Amino acid sequence: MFDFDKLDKLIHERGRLGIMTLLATRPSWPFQDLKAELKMSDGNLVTHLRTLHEAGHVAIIKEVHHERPQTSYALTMKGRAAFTEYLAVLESIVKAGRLK
Amino acid sequence: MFDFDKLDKLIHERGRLGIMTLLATRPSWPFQDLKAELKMSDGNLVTHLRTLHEAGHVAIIKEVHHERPQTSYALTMKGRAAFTEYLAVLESIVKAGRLK
DNA sequence: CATGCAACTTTGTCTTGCAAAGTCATACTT
DNA sequence: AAGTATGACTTTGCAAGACAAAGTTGCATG
Repeated sequence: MFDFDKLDKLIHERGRLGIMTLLATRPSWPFQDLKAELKMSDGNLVTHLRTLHEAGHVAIIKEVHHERPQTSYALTMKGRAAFTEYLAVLESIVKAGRLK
Repeated sequence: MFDFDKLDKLIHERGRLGIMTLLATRPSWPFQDLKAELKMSDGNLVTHLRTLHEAGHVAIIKEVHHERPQTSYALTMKGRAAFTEYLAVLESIVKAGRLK
């Protein structure tokens, strides 16, 4: 009836789902902005980002702004595709929950 | 921007999200049907159901059918309310993912 | 009485989230 | 030059939780 297997565990975890959702709304996000938005410890955030990066879902962009290092993150094509597929499952869940 | 805190962890876990979604689609579900649909071990399934029951989200209905015990499960009012709220967050995530 | 099935409990393992503290590099300050 | 601050990251340790497998109980039928 539902393909719960398709609910990619990598994305489904709350913290990473937050990251992926934010990344989907803008071309890229600086580390500090993600941290502020998600209210995670930096260690935790870095770890989740590394996990997503290692899965090929997130690109890491290292720059220097105002004489300070600034690391930003962005969805890769693969990441966007995976997230889109994940959203499709969410959507079917929402629909199922709405009926009746 | 998003209220990821509102993503009730109790419901968000994949197995329990599966249970809640199925329960939302019918008045009640026999244990065996849930097990078949979700492909969980019975121990695992019972545990998740107990967790949801203890949270007041799921009612347990014990009957006897064809001379055999049959336990069914149903959403409580509280469970339905919690699930509805959870779905609202999902919906906002889906929307956010769709734009751009 | 043995077998079978539903439902449940127990046990043990293994993963994983998460925070706190530590590291490192660079850049300001005095 | 020494000290302090900041961004980004790593390490460590713990606690929670998922999950499976096996054991338990109750009932019903051959």
